[in-house]
Amino acid sequence: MFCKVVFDVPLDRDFDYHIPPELEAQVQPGVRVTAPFGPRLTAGLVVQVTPSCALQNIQIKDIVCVVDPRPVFGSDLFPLAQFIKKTWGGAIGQILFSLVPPQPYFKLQESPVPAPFTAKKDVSSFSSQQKAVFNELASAPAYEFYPVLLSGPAATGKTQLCLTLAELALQNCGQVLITVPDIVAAKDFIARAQQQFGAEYVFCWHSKTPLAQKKKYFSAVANGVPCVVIAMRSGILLPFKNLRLAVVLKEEDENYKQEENKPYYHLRDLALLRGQMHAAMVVFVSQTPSLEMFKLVQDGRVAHFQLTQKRPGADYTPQVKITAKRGEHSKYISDFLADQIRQNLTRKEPVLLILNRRGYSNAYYCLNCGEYARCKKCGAILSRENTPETGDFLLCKKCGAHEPLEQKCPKCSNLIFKSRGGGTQKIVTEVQKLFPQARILRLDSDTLKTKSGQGHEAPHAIYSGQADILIGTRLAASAATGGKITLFGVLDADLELDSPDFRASEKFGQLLFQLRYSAACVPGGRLIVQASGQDIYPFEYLVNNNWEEASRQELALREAFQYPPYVRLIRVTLKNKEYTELDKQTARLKALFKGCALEISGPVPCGKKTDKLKKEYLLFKLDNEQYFPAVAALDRLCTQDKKHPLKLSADPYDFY
DNA sequence: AGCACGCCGACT
DNA sequence: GTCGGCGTGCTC
Repeated sequence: MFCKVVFDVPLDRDFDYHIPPELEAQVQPGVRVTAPFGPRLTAGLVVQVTPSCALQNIQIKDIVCVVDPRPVFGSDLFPLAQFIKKTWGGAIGQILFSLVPPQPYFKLQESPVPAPFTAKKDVSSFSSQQKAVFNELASAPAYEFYPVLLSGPAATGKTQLCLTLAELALQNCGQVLITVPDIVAAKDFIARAQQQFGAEYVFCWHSKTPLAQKKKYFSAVANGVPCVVIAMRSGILLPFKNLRLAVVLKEEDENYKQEENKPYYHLRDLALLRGQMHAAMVVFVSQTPSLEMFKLVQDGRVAHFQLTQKRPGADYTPQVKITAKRGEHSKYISDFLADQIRQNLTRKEPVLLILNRRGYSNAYYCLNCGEYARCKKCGAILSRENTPETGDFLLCKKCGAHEPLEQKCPKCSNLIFKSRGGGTQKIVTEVQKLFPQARILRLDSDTLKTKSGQGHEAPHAIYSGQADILIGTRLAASAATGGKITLFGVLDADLELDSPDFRASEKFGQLLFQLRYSAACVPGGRLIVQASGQDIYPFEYLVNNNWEEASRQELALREAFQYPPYVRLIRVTLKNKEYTELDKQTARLKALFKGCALEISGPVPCGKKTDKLKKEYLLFKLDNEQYFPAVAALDRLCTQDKKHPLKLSADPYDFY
């Protein structure tokens, strides 16, 4: 007997081996084996057993030993891997090894079966609306794929509803997966889950889970032990045997797209796929659902339930106000906002100020009137770049156009432009000047990074009254919800709308609505949004508190300008030492795929200018029919054309 | 990805 | 003379 084996290498193919007669009984698809691969012994995964082998001229080697007595993953292993491959690309071996333990010494263990779980099913604190939705979902037929969007503002009991659904699934000896977008959300949620279910049923799965724990949890999940897995996005790759319920908290969070390490995938698509394969219920939870999710609801592929009735004591109507960006005494704080901050300081109520800067720290703007230098082709804000060869120039990160640094302001013809360094530190200094007596705390990715070890001090400080004003980037918004903050200020609401990221205005809207919802949970809550271009974002929806309407308008724009979810995108990044060579490569690739895409834009230079290898990317815009063949063809180029390495990013979420 | 093989430069 | 740099090529 022979078998086909894949390895954890970026080679998109399998290799044939001979099975020694004494191992024949143990070898089957899905088990790991040890086999000689090149000059060494390596862990491989059997994908197929065949009675004969067609290979000639090659000496076929023997399998050395079989690692697993039975497959480590269920029967959905290969369909799941195939789906990942066809949707986001990647070598099949690497994809499969992201689903099974890569180390051969990581073996399945026996798992103790916990005592049957008895649900408390305590719905006494539920609102009437919550009860109605709960009853509807709880009475859905078991063993039927049922994808659901559960939306509604903060304090409407979405999470509690899901936890009670999880109790039911657990009581029926089912497995539950609850995903959270990041480590902060995980920490908050784990205690809550343990309290709800008892620690013995709760498995926490994330990158920092110790290996011994991982072995235990992985085995238990594969053995079908009833449990509630609290996980970050990778939890969707666990070998569930009897998944009854998957809950995706904060569905719209961009952390759910894996882009750094292979394999690339998006949790949303995989949750739907696994729900389908397990005939399970999948609940996406969000205050501000993504447009992708809205489209699924519109197309009738996901049922939609809304919660609007708020917990008593958290049902206020916040004041929402749009103001100018600068005031009489400050370049960054409007008079109205300054006045509101002053009020909060005297009342000893904390303030959160959000600086909505992202990527455009090097935008170029007119010193006279504040107008930004824009691309003549597509209107996006240009960013100031520098290379040793060309010196300073302006680059459009959206379409890749170059412009000279000498720009005349289109509005006032002033010649003096200045690049804007956007940093929270600058705002901190400014605010400190305005309010010398205030205790100010900075919270951005820099300060978060250093504090990530022992958790987040800043929100804690503000709850315990150690700080009056918290200043941060959008990260601070999620880190500081649920506190006693009564004043929320967004300092520069129009900047981000010109980002090369077509999702920027959606994300920005989500930020604004989430702040609004937080403001609605406290008496006297206010949200003040500073913007210079008040007509750019549909602020009226924010004022009228209608995320659905804002989404509908944004969806219409996506459709009109041909962006996801109406078309699909693939970004292909190429590398070379020389830009001249690089341009030749991109041109060749463009020509090769001409007619296979709706549009191919670029090349756009990217990466750090100090890097030895220069990088450029092309952006493919494709319809649904073009998408899968394009992924397959580009994927093939990735593994075959070693001379010209390229990186494929299908359905990208990060734009630089 | 690993790992070997191989072909040039600057050291004990 | 050899140690070691990393380009190239292969893995059943």
